[in-house]
Amino acid sequence: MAPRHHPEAVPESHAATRQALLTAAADVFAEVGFRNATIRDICRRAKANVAAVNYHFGDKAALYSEVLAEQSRVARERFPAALAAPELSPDEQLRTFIRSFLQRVLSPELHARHGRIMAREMVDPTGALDRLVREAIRPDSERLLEIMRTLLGPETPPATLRLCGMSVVGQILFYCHCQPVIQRLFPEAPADASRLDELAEHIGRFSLAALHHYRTDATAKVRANRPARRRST
Amino acid sequence: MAPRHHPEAVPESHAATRQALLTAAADVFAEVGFRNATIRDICRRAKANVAAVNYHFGDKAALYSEVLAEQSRVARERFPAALAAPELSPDEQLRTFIRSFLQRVLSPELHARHGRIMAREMVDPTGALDRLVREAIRPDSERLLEIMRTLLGPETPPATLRLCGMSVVGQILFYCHCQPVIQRLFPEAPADASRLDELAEHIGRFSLAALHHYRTDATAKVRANRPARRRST
DNA sequence: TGACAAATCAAACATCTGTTTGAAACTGGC
DNA sequence: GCCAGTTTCAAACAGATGTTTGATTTGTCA
Repeated sequence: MAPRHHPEAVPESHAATRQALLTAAADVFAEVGFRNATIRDICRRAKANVAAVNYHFGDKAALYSEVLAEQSRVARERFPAALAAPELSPDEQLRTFIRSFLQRVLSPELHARHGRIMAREMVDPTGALDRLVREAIRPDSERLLEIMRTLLGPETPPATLRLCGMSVVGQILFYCHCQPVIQRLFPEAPADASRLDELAEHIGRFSLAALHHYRTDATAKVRANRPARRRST
Repeated sequence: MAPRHHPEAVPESHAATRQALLTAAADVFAEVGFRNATIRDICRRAKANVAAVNYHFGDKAALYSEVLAEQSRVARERFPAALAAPELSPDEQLRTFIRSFLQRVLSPELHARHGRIMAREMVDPTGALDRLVREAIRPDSERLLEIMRTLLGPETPPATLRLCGMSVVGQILFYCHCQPVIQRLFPEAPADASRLDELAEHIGRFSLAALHHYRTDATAKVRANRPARRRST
């Protein structure tokens, strides 16, 4: 059943077909999603037998889970989300975050696999979403909220930070989630994936303008309403 | 095969089960998507025989197509996208557009069916997307671009109008496409569908602040480049 | 009522799916 | 060269799915 290696006799055809399965599966899952991907298709592309997936990974879900984890890891390694960079201005930190995020989900260098798989996972979650949120999405979320706090001021209510963060992320993910519609609406426009810098520039400008407004608004309101204020929800 | 009625003898059980199938199918398609919906499940909920779908609609795809068209029609009837309303200020027109759009895709009154089905259709298009774009999405897109033009000025390049429009729509659809992640990230926050007004208010404020910035930016740039120039509202 | 077409139904069909199985091929160490 | 353990393979299995079929019921009109 499950392969058990001798401590010192590990044939490498094992690792080879295992890797072939992983990359073939990443392509297939990105193209058609977990439920509509067939093990037969994956194995055909990996030039492996139908039984290979079950032999190497146990079952289809486990294979998917590994693919998801690897894609996420690769995307984050290739485009790190600008971990706390105190030397940058808050504005520049947000711009960096936006650029990295866009690249992760749209970069043709990764065949946009990560973004496509994530989009499917959000619209139609499998059991793998919980782990993904825990290990990958939440850290990014915390990072973004932190940037928001430096931009909007430490007194900003968490609900406002969340709303603004979602406004930023929503703009980014739109290009990932709605590509079929965008292509049909504006067929004459160049593909979004080839204009990542342009998109990042726009989203950064748009968001920072809005946030600067929010800041003045919020501080004005706080000053007017209450002497001191801390946390709600 | 296809039912052919006598010109004047239309049994109404026909229309009844047809309607039952349509509403049951809308629920199922919204819950699990086209490909993962089973005819047996739909028929069970509609208290009809397995063969009913093929008898009344031809096949599963045709049923789906009709469901999609009806959901779209209902959502648009119930929450019209504020057709050109010259008595409103441009700002107010945008706010109205945002509110309608949010209600269409998230309103619990419609069980959020429309939004869920649309989200699936975008991430994993079936043959029905082309018609949907042609008949439903493109008109809304034109309407939004028009609002953008009045907000940013008639000289604004189309690419800028598009980018800003997508920034607005992206913010809205985020709550529709990423709900599973939002719930996991902020389980303590109330469900988005119960805060439609709050969301609309935020997105409107955020977007208008950004757009006002874009406008001054653009006019400043144009003023610098060109000799004569008028109006910017 | 009786006949006729529309509508429903249970059952079967053909196909595709993930998974299992038991044998064959391969590998490295003796 | 042989053997134990690992890996591959073709074939089969069990279940689900969309669709078809042929009989049966239902409703309507003459």
